[in-house]
Amino acid sequence: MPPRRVSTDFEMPGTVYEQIETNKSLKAIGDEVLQYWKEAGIIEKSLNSSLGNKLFTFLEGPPTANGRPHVGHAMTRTVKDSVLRYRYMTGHRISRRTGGWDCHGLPVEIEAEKHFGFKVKKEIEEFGIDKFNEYCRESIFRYIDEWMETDDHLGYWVDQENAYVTMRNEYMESEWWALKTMFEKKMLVRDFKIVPYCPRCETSLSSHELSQGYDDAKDPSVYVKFREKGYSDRYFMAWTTTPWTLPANQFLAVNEKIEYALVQVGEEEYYVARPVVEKLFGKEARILSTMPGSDLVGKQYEQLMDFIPAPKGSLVVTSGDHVTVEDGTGIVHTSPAFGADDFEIGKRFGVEIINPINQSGRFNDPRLPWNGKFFKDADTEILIWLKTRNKVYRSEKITHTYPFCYRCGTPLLYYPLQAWFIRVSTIRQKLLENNSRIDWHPEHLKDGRFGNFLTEAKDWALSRNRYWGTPLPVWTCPEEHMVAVGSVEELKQYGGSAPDDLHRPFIDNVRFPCPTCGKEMTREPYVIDTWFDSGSATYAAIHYPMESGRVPLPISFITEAIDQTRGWFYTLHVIGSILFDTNAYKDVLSIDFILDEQGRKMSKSKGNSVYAIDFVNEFGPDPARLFFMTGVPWRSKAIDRKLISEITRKVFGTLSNVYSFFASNANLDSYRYEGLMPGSNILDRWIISRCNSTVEAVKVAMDNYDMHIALKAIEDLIEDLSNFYLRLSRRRFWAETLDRQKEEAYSVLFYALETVTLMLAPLAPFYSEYLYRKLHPESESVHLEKFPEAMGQMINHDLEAEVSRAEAILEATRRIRQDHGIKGRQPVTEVLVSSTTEIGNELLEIISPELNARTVRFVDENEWPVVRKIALKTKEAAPLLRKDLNMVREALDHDDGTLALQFSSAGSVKVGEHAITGEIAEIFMEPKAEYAMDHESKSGITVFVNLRRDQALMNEGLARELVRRIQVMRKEMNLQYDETIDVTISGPDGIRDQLAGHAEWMGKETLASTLQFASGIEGRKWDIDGEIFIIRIVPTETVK
RNA sequence: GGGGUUGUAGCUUAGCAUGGUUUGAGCACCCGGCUGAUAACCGGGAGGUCACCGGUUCAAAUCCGGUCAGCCCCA
Repeated sequence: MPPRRVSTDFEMPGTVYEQIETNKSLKAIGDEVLQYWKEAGIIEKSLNSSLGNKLFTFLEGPPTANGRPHVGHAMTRTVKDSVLRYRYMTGHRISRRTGGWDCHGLPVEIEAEKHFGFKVKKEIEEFGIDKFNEYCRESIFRYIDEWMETDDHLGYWVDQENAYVTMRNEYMESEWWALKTMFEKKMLVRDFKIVPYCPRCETSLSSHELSQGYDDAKDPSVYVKFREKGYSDRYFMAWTTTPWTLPANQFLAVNEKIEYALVQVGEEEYYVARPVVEKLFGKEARILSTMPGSDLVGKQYEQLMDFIPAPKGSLVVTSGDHVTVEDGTGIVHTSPAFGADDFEIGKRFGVEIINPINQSGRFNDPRLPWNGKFFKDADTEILIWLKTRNKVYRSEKITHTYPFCYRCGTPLLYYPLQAWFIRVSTIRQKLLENNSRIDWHPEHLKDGRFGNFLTEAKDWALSRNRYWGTPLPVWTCPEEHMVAVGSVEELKQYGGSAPDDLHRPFIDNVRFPCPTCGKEMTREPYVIDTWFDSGSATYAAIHYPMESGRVPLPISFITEAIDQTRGWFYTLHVIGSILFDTNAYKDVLSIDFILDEQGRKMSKSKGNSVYAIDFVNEFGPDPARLFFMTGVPWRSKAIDRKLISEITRKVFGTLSNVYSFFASNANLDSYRYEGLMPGSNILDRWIISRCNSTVEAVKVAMDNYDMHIALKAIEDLIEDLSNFYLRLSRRRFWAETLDRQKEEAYSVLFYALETVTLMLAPLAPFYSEYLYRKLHPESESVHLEKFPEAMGQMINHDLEAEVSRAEAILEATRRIRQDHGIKGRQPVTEVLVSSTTEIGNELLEIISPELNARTVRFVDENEWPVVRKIALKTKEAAPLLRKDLNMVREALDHDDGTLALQFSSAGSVKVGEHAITGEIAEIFMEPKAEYAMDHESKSGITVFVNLRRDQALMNEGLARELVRRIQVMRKEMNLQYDETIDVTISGPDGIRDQLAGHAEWMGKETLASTLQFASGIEGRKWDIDGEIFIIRIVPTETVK
């Protein structure tokens, strides 16, 4: 390619388009752009403006800032940011583009307990709830600086100054309104229930908290013998994995519909379900009789462990539908204090309930030998006690899933507590109805995981016996009258005084006379589940109804990680359905986790967590972001360094180079973009079409939150722009003067770059800003610009297909060259192209330098340079022709086409006495001696290359080889584009003659003022196809 | 035990809704080529029982049933 000659004498090149360092790191670009944004106040401008008036509502799922942001947070924040940027650029006014912070809850309290070294709640109360909560309030934002820094460096543009904060009075006051509303709808009720309970945290857990804590546990599996009253050797055989509940046994449960058997084993007799006899006893047992479960109901038995006398009415066999034969014996040991079904039985019998375990999970009855022990730790001793008294038939260890506290890891127990509930189970139908209006991404969550959960929605255990949380705004009097308070104002009206801080312990001191009976009312001593806080963000973030008249529902879009399906997505949905009778959000995208490089889940215990800030700083913000956008977001993906650097190279490296090419040439010509000038050039029309069809595709994908599809489409366009459009258009930019043709080319290249940059802006905001402001120095920011609109009239699908065919021709030709050892630089005489669909001559001319042939032309199939021959299908032909096979084959091989023609038209041909038919033979085409053929099946293109090369062609090839070597040397010497050189070449005999006709062209290509041939010179040695050449170049001495 | 989801080359994956040439790419590897914008690019090679079994069909990676394995959720 010829260097440009630039006349610097009378015209200084313009430098409208700043030249860039193409190897600048993306991290450095990120830092530079971030600094610019801050200095120029771009972020505020974007947050406080809009390009149109279409409303788009958004809500941030609030993280807790007492932990460091990891790479998964970076991904969700990137997705949120890209969506919001895109919506901004497409003319949406974004409502509540703010952050949010979740402040309350057990995790915070646990941190505080650790800090102070507290083990039980009493210590907190002795220390002082006010001081304890003060510590929580301060610790909540421990890592806020790192969150902010991460957001900055990741380019997450949300307004953090106006973020909602769940611990503010205003936020909690809105929740009070909600709770009062629910109370009045009888949706918020107090009840006595068996709840999953963490004895370490001394609080109950809600179903969604519970669901996060299941894990494998190794527990005893014990078959226990309960002696039937009045018999010495007859027992009910019950099974349990919780021996610690046995001192509290009060009933045995059977299922009336199951068949039971009385079996004899050795000297003893046992009742068990008939289906488990073999499993349990093998062949040891003799069945004495069988009976339905209903026959066992009402039988009495002796207390297993008589430390605590069984209350009146206990120790009978009863029935329960929950009893199965899947595990155990079909007879279920029942202690009403420690199980929901058990509790129901106790309630049915109206008996006093034995509960020897206190709220710290320890045995708390001096009559028990293991008094003071933690419940789980007593298992072994209880077992020993039972075994020494012959009360155990068999005992083993099993591994099964057991619930643990999702925060502190303590095994949970089911425990009777008074608690406040939201009666979610009563509105399942409404929840499902509202779910039907939500668009889930991926879709299967809608009726799958989420829908199933709604179908079985449980009552929400809302109250917590804790300190750092939104206080439950219900007051009660000794007469059990209740008042739910819906605001601070209301509290005052009741006669209470509102404290400056609504948290405990201050709110606990607020008392007022009961409006019904006049006795003093005190607050129910609970705080509420912190999931209620975050689930209230739709209205509480705007201090509804105190300050805002209306809650804009549904929210247009939310996204979080997959674990929020049963967390935040669920609580938003439930609260939205109860309070506003609608779905809280319209579109929801659930994102799967990022795994470590080995594909393992990240966890604190494994120590393989990757923190967001480290990740972003290592790769630079835009490569990190595009990595998140690669592949479907709802499938987990492992961190992949190679993939990230590939993205960096392909997207940003390529774009930088295209820009660099544009800028250096445009400046030489003092070109300045003044709008697209669409001309007739076919490649121009093609790339414009590609730009516009890509805009169309990208918008569809972005509107549907398919960022990964949008990114892929943009990547393909960049590829086309660089490796097809620019590669084939380069020479147009090297014309000596700036004519109309060249201006068109510039405008098209600029337009393509601009379009790509705008489309990339929501996804890779730093680099696109960097590049856009190089293209448009007058623009403040790409992020204040409009997203490109597709111009339908510019899209030409036929043309795009035609160019694909042209590419296929190139590929086929290159294949043939390779197969026959002909380099691309070596010209050939002739390339013939046959295509079922037309390819314009214009396009053919454009690719012809790459084809590198004297002539290129289209041919019809009947002009193909082939010999048609008949080939035997050996497998079929051999049995018929037998010993004549070789004779026939030889005859067919020597066919001059006559036989083949006859075969094609008549369907068979006679060779000797054999009829050769389609059964045993077929036509095949063999290129004529000089030609090679390649067929590209997808596009239906066939290419022939004439392989014959005469001396003239060889000479031309040699000239090109030498030019190429000289260009390499120029580059290595870092010569200016317009610097002339003197060239001396030494080579084999006759070289001067061989190159005689090419010297002028060589000189022009390499900007050589002289080209000489000599032998024995000093210079760079080259081996071209086995021949040794020595080339020396020196810059021409300029004459002053 | 129940529900969801995934299984395609060494790795990452497209195609699957609506069945139709020989399952298509990228990375890595090897060989070759092109290149005065390129950190690129192009051609070729090697690498696939489309997890397995069965069914529907003229035809199945695709539809149906079952099995196995991974992951997630629930009990």
